[in-house]
Amino acid sequence: MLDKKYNFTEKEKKWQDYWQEKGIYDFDKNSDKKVYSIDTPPPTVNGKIHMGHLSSYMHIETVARHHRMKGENVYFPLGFDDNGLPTERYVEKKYNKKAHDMPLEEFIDLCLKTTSELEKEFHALYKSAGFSCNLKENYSSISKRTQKISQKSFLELYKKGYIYHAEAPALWCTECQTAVAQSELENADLESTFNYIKFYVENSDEYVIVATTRPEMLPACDCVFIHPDDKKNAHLKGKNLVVPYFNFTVPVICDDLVDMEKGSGVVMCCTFGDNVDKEWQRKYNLPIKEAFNSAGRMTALAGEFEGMKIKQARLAIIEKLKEIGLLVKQENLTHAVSTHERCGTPIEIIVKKQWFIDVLSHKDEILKASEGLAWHPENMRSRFTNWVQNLQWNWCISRQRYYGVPFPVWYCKNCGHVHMASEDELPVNPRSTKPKGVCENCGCADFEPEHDVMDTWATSSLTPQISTDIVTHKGLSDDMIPMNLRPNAHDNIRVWDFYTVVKNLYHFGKLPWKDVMISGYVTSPDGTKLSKKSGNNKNSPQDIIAQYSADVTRYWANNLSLGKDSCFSLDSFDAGKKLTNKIWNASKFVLSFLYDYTPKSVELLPMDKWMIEKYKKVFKSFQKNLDRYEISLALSEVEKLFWGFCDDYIELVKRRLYNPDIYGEQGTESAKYTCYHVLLGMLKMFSVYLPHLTEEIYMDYFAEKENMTSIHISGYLNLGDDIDEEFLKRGEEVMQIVSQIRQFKSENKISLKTFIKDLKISSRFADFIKSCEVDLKAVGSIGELEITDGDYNLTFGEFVLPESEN
RNA sequence: GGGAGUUUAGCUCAGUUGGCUAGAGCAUCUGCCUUACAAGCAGAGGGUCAUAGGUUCGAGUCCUAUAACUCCCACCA
Repeated sequence: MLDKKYNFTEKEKKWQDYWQEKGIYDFDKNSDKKVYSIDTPPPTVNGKIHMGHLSSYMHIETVARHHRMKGENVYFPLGFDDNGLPTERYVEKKYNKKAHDMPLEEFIDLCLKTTSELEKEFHALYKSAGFSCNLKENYSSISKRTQKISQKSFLELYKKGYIYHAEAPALWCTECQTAVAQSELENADLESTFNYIKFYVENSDEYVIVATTRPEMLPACDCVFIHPDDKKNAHLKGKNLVVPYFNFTVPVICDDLVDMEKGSGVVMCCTFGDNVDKEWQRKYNLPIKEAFNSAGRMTALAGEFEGMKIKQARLAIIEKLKEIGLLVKQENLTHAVSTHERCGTPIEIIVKKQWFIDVLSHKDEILKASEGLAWHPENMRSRFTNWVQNLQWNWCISRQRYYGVPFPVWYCKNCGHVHMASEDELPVNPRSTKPKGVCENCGCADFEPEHDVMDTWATSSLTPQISTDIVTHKGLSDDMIPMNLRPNAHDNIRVWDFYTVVKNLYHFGKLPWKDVMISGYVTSPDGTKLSKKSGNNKNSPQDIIAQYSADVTRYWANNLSLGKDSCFSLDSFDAGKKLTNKIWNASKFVLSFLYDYTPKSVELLPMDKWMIEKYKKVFKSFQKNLDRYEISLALSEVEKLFWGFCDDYIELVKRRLYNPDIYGEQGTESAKYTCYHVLLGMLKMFSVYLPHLTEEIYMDYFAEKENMTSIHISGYLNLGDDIDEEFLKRGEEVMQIVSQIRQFKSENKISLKTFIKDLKISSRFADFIKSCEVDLKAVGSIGELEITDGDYNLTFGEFVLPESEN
């Protein structure tokens, strides 16, 4: 017997423990059932989870549960991304200490301790949300096992020629003091000043005006560019100009990348002010001059400004130029600047030895291969192709940081030769382990370790391998590739999705997955993005779940459209509360007639068959929609079916259920058969959205009938594939009559149970309606029914008010 | 500048190969204590589907243009 009220706090906890204990969601390694595998996003362990993360996991949940209900062997691993810069920055901030202020080992311990505490919190939240991923064996991106896979990937790609070590311009964050990748950039509109500065022609009184926002780059000036079509300045070509204040000369060169409309139409090239400078340096083989160092402080090249920070030097140099009369004018402007997404510092370009994965020369094959991915929604494909087409930098994977997977690399102290670890040494930390053997090049046994660590994404891009290794134990392998699904939010398309495609193509020549499902962001009611740092996170997942239940939270999440951002609103929580309450009450009511019932086939009454046909129709389209990741559409279908079941069908047949003596055995049995199957079938469909509530009802009654230990592995209920549309139409006509009876009573402001002496019905489906006479009379409280063939029309007779009102 | 999305009821949004009278929840209004549920039920009002053209027997849905908003990318001299 179901309780009078459903206590979600108690029940949800009960079932979460039960599922864990019984291993209901465990992946069966030895099964030969069809596998459905999910490359679950490992959350970055650097703070709190917010409703956006939670909603996106709830989408994955629905998909996983759907495939489980289809009888598939669902592989749904869980991991934590707990290495790299995000973790470092979180730890630095939390303890208000910089990594380089303490011994490396101590810092790493602090990171490990912090992430393990956070992971416990994450774990508890996932459990309280009723997640069906593997909560027992998680992977971590800093574990030894993961490091081994990551290092092996590095060695293999190096052997295959995809990875190279070079002293080349790379994107650099002066705050974090590390190289970064293009995918870690974020645009910011910053206020700046255009400074119009005089460059005198060598040994002449003639000058040209150069506009720059970065006068501190003057000491790194290589040349001045004019456009080939620039008639006004054409005569300068080939002449030398004197760099103001710093007094060295640079040539004037023509290049059509110059924009004559911008600034003064004359531009200085400094190594490296921006991407174009980088291009010009390469094209004209210009000398590389470092005006500032990796810490963002001016070098000796800057003379008296040496040691100043970039911004400080900019102001100082402007003052100096003003003083000596070389600054003609200044203009304020706002321009887009690339900044580091983790700290917001403007990105610089600096030359240092770095490890790179070549992506630029493989753009075409990446694009070609990515055509094989199915994106949900499909329009997200363009973000991926857009990103690949616009790539400008190879993937720099070395970070001058502390907490990450080390490179399995040493350098020979004698000849500088790169010495790679052998596979059997992995995982290895070159900082604490000496290599086996001697230098292949010179025989020297003295090595210097690589101090850099790898980019987090160099490892995270292997989640298909890392996560499946839990069952395959094959490490870097394509055994379970392509996985069925990669789910993530749209911000990760250019990062995690892109890098995973690259790595799997390079290693195996295969795509990592078949489908990609993209969730949107959940924004604050004011439209700003929820994030770990912005602090606009009033509604924590823990609070919401405690207040509304995990099931209702899932209802909310699964009502969001895929790929689309939406404002956080409590509206649909109320709708979810109503729905769960209604499911509880309806089940309680229906089951109260079924406790001694054993399902057996029976000849169905027309309206019972109508209900079954409706179920069949919705079931079919529900399957189709969930197979296509149309999660919210599938939900709204079953929801609509359910409300109709309650308000129309149950109302129609409840008298048959109550009064077998009046309506006969067939009438009652037919209603019981229909109630049993339709309720069971709907609960199974709802189970992918509302796992706790449906489990409670199922386990109370149906589990025994079906001999199952959980609704979630019990399979959907298919009542047949052929749908009798004609029959449905006739049933709808009967419902229209019911609806009109209700309207009549409502308009006359009388109770629905008010007795109506007689009703004349004219319809083209007269015979069918006659066959439903019993139900119509019962639901409408009608005395005599006169049903004739003809155009649709109802004529109401007199009604009798209850005695108390007379 | 390139790309994508959004624009439907007072509010939040569904509406997937074009097809009966454009739907839901919330809100509003009118009723109903109906042998599950008043946290309920029945009913009503409310929409030139952003704008302007076009294709079609038929357009919220397809095409073209315009506008507003959002996102991604580029723009950093």
